[in-house]
Amino acid sequence: MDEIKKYGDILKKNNLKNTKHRNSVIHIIESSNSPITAEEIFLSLKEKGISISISTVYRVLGILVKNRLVVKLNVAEQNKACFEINNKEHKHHLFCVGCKKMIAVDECPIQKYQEILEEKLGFDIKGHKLEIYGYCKSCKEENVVE
Amino acid sequence: MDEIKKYGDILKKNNLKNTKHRNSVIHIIESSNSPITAEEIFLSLKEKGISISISTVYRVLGILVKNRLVVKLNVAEQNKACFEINNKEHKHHLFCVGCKKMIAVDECPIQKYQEILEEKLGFDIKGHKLEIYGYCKSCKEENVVE
DNA sequence: ATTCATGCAAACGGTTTGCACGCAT
DNA sequence: ATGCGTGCAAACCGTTTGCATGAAT
Repeated sequence: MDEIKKYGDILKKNNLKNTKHRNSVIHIIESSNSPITAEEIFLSLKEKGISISISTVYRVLGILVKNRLVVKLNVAEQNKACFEINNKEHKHHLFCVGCKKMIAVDECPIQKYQEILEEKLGFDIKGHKLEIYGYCKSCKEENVVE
Repeated sequence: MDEIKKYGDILKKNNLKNTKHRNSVIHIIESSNSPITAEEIFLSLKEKGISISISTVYRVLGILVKNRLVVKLNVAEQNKACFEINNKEHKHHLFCVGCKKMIAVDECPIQKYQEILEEKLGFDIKGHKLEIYGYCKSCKEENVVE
């Protein structure tokens, strides 16, 4: 209820119609603790008894990304896109090569770096994406094999 | 000639057959000053009068990536992979949102950051990808709008 | 001679699109 | 009442694969 209202306002602010599906998709993305794929959203919704077409998922995602409510990520070695809420707080991700999970981290180490590049190359930097990969604690422990 | 010899050695060292196509693909990637797609490689070769199948390009790329001679990149907002020579020196990329070109830069600002994360989260970090986007000098100048 | 690389065409999987219908405004 | 959102199925496009042929060792 409150949720729906909340998203409704966000959508309205962007001149978008406040539909059930848009609210559902935003809700799924927001309540996921890591970036998720379109298909995962689709399945999550199905699990909750919400029937939606995969193409609608993509269309909603497109709109959310265009309106900067959601961020699209392309992870290396993965040929599908992931989506996460754009909660402004600048985030980066650790990607576990073992279990394929992502972990968000808050600190950003490269503000100064960017300034240097801007000056040096005349580049007007709008943002960046940092993706760190390796083995998470549990996968590390399983993989005692060197 | 020398080129072919050079790649031949590299290939041999990896127990790979020294074929004309493999040499050509490596050469194209190496002589490109920014990461390129499989199709771009395919077209570059065609332009040079070298007839190769697109599936061979992909197969060669797969082998080169597996043997760490080449690195595969997945850029956000792009649903195709880019490839570049893995010249060991750690590189990052500026991606121009205007002209879609990539610029490689050498410095890496996040070594220390990684160590902190490893300690804090028990993550075993194997590598990272930093992607910075914005407008390059010339696009910036065209885009005086706003 | 054997093993592996290649071309072709067909399959694949994630994503997009055209069209007819349905819902939010 | 109108315009925009949605479902469906088909198209799309980057990438992969099976199979028969050709080249490198």
